[in-house]
Amino acid sequence: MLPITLIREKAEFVKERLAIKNFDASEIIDRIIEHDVERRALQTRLDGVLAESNKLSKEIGMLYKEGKRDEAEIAKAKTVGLKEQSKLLEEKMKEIEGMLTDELVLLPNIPHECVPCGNSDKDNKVVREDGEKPKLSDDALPHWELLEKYGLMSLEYGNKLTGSGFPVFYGKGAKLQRALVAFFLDRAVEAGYTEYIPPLMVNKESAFGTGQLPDKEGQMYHVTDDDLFLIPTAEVPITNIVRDEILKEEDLPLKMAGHSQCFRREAGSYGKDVRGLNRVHQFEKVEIVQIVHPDKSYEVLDDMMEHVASLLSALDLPYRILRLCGGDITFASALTYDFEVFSAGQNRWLEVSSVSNFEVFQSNRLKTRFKDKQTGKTRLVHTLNGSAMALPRIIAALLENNQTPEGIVVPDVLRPYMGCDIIS
RNA sequence: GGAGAAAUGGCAGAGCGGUUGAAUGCACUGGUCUUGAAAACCAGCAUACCGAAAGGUAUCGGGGGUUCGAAUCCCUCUUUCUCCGCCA
Repeated sequence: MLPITLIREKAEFVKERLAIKNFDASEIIDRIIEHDVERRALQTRLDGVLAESNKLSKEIGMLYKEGKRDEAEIAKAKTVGLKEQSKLLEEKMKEIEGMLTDELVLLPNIPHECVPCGNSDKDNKVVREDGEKPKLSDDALPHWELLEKYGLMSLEYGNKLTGSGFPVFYGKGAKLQRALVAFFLDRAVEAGYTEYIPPLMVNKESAFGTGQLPDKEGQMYHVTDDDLFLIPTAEVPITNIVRDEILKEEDLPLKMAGHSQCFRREAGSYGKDVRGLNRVHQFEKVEIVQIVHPDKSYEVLDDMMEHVASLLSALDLPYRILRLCGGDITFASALTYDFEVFSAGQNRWLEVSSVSNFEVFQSNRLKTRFKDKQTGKTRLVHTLNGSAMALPRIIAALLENNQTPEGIVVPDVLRPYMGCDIIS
């Protein structure tokens, strides 16, 4: 949610920037400004009425103390009209405030100035490509066949237990999953992140805070009896830890990491693109989150990118980094870099991480501020997060790229966690 | 699940119908003193909104109500603690 002050002061600028996201905001912004003006006028009137009635009440108190009952009764009579007025104004106020938030919530975050124009993933800009693509023999297999061949995972079990898109890992497959999670978490902790184990369900307020509600309700599993949502990413509970908090400037940056199961409904496409582990309803991910001083957030974004890049290098996976264009960047993000690994068995790039700076878009919803030491005022923090990393596609790429006639070669860094060099 | 108690500023903790946005202590910030520090003393120290400012309004777990007036009374929800039951 963009701060109302920004829209009030720089309406045209906001409209122009949102056009990069192919979002025509002119009508909404005009309405917001109208309602904002109306709201402020209303508040001035309301405050005046309340001030008068407060004054009267005090006078009545004094009169009673002095024993002037008759005068007190007269004053009491005067408050009746004021009360009616304030009730009316308060109702109007609530109504207009409701409309304002409903409108504000419709606006996406304004993209950073380096975000390229574009409509689809074709317009994303490759900013780095690193690592060597393996040369596989002609009989190389895609990961879904490798998973079956080596007895690592079953979609059929998941299908029986739950439904499609719920993979069941077992044996070395389960171990590989555990190894990757441990490896990613250890790296995050080494990089200064504090490890969290968050709840896997969140309430409405949390889902709203990070921007899943109201617009992306359909992508989350909803536990209706308790009105809770299964998290689509650990970003949601972890970032919400600082909801409604005023942090000390010296406490920034807050670096938090967490592993969780992630649940995504993602109704939609079928076929080759979603085969095997390419897209599933439940998967594991390690997420890194930072809550930072607004002047530092782009530095931190780079820092987080390098962290993710170092993980991929350590796993020896060829990857590329894309700066997402206006049409592909998410609603809440100001700047997003996607990481894709090359999956040789499918001969395609798979998205494994997404690192974003949300600037004040989330913190304005979350009401997460810090006290500026210089000015003594409260300011909104910037929030950032990134996957470090999502497991299924990493596993897909690892299996495909490291396949040999003898089995799947385990990357060096995972061997201590796996307790073996090869999956055969 | 049953019974009881509680929820106040960064923390501790008063207030239990009238000038209380809230005593007091601690913490914190600035100053005086000091060679420096400590101690002592003085001052400041919640958030949001409206307003050019002066100032005003709202907020004492959330929501609703009684009243001219609510931190204080009533209803309701939530959370925490104690006791009992059940259970990984």
